[in-house]
Amino acid sequence: MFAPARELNARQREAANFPDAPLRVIAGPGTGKTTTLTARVHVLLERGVAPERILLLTFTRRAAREILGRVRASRGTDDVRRVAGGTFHSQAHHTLRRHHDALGLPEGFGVLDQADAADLMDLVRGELGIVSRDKRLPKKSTLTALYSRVVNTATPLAQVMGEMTPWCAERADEVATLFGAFVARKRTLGLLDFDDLLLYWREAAEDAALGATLGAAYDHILVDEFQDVNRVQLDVLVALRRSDPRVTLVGDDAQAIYGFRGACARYLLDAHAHFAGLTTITLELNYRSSAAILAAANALAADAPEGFSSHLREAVPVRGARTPQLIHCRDERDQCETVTDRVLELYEQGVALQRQAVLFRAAHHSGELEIELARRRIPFVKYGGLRYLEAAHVKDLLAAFRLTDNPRDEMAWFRLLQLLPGVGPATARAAVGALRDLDGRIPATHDELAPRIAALAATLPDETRDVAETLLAAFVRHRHETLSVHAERLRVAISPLIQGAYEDATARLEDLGALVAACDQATRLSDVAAEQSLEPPASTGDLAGPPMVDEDWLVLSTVHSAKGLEFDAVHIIHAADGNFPADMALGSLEGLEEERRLFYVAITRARRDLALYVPLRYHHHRVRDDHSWAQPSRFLSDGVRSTLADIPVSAPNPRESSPSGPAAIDGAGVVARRLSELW
DNA sequence: TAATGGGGGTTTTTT
DNA sequence: ACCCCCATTA
Repeated sequence: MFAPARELNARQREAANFPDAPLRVIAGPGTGKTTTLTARVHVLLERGVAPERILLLTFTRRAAREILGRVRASRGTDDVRRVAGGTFHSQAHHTLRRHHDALGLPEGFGVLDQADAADLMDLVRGELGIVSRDKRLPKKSTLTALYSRVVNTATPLAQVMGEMTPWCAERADEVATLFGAFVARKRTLGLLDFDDLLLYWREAAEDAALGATLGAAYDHILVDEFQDVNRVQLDVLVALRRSDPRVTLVGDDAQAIYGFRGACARYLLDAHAHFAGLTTITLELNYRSSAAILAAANALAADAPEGFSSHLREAVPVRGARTPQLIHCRDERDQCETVTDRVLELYEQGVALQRQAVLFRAAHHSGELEIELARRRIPFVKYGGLRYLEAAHVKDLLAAFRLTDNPRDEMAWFRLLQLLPGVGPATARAAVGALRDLDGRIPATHDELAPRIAALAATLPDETRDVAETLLAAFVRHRHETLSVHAERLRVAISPLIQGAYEDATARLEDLGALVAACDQATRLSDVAAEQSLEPPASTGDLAGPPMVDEDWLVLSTVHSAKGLEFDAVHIIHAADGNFPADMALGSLEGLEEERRLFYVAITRARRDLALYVPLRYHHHRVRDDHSWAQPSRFLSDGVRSTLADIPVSAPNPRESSPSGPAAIDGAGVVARRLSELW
């Protein structure tokens, strides 16, 4: 019998043992969602379902690993490893690799991550000569976001532009042309972006013959975080279950926070429309948070106009809990110092740093705090935000991996060629032009490619030719060579380029070693590249591996990245209107409600201690001494505030005023005077 | 043609 | 503060 850490309650047990029929579990935060899902997988295996005939779709690979790890811990056998699972995108990737022929995809197709897709969008825009006039076009990342939204929500472009980019909505025709060219180019180059993975998977799943095969591969499909699926993902799931009712959907409409990606909680709430005969089980007993924290969460939920499905009740009293605190700070600087002080205070009371998290709405909100933590030598890891920003070198090697399987990948060529000294966009373009044969296509096989590569090398500056030729030669896989050896050869070939192109080359070269090691189990280098894009290092500094395994570190995270996690103590910073809720989201009612759910997710991460920090004012960095007053977050309504203890601004502490940096500009005396003028 | 600097407009969250 | 575009310089 399955033995979780804690016995299942009646509802959880009912869900875990539910028969082979469509099941929906609405599970509020901390109600044992993962435990229940784990137990259900275990029960299915006990019933004799073969592990490889169970598909477990989770939002992150981490969640899949956690569930399978827990099943394995109780079963003690390794066959659990054969349970299929991962994110929708990674599952799509596997399916497309296996069935690329039927879908008309090249065998070694490449996968573009978001930044790659934006670069390709920019390239195509340049070629089309769509330039900025007085009504400027959105920047490349916004253009790809527009494209993604149109694709994932099946909404007309003009409407999406009206909502997202109203200043240039009248240029929708040009943007439509651009998107058409973008799609065509991806096809020519043998490249798929993240959206394409889902779109092709849907094509496959909805195909009469292929779809039947794909669906028949699984006895049971279980989906976690169902409130965050979008239309395309829903279609895939419906298609895979068109003749088989065995599906389990787990989710919580109160935690729907991916609307910007086309997700819609209605797909969870209206699931009976897509899965006939659906039974619903609701979990409300919360095993995570103290009653005081649940009171704050429920007060926030009560403010939601449409309400949340879940009302949380404390299942077991949490010992040593404190009333959640609303901490007013003078400014960002004060907020940094206060958070750090309180983190250390809790640490001294026995709450390890790893059991504490600082959460924020936007990745850049932690910038000042990161400096303060570094100054006080407090170790931390940060989750969320643009992780590849400082990992350009990783993408360089991945580009080389992609090229070995797909020489038509012009994006990869451009990227690598521009690493050569003296080679910029124009030279790179000419070099790629030299690769094309008479039909204007880049040959797809290495035999045909060899003479073209020689032509390419001839276009490059003399002093780079040696390095370039070594690199180009490394693309060809030697006979009897293992994948790892080939990957290592590519790493060696690319190393001088990395050294020439980046300041801190030594650390970067070490990262690449770890990447080569990841090729051990793979069957293709393009697979490794795709999987790295789909599951990038979760935190800054993750690439080099955990540098200090037995040490303790504080967790800094965006709320989005903290989803599914829990901490003894949670510090939510920048709980000021405009930051949380983000002013970008205030344009629409749905936007505001999503921010409210995000706030709810943040609060419900906490077990014992919760603190919300509100800076009273923000300095403008443009003009010295200029600042504006901040309003506390509108989510701190009277109802919510009645569940919180108000902590007023503390007296300025001269000990803490640092000798240099922004704080010195604004001495404690000035703050005190301005503050007293307030009242 | 690559690299650099100034001016102006946008600024979020992730697979 | 960042990114994008354009103009200038080497």
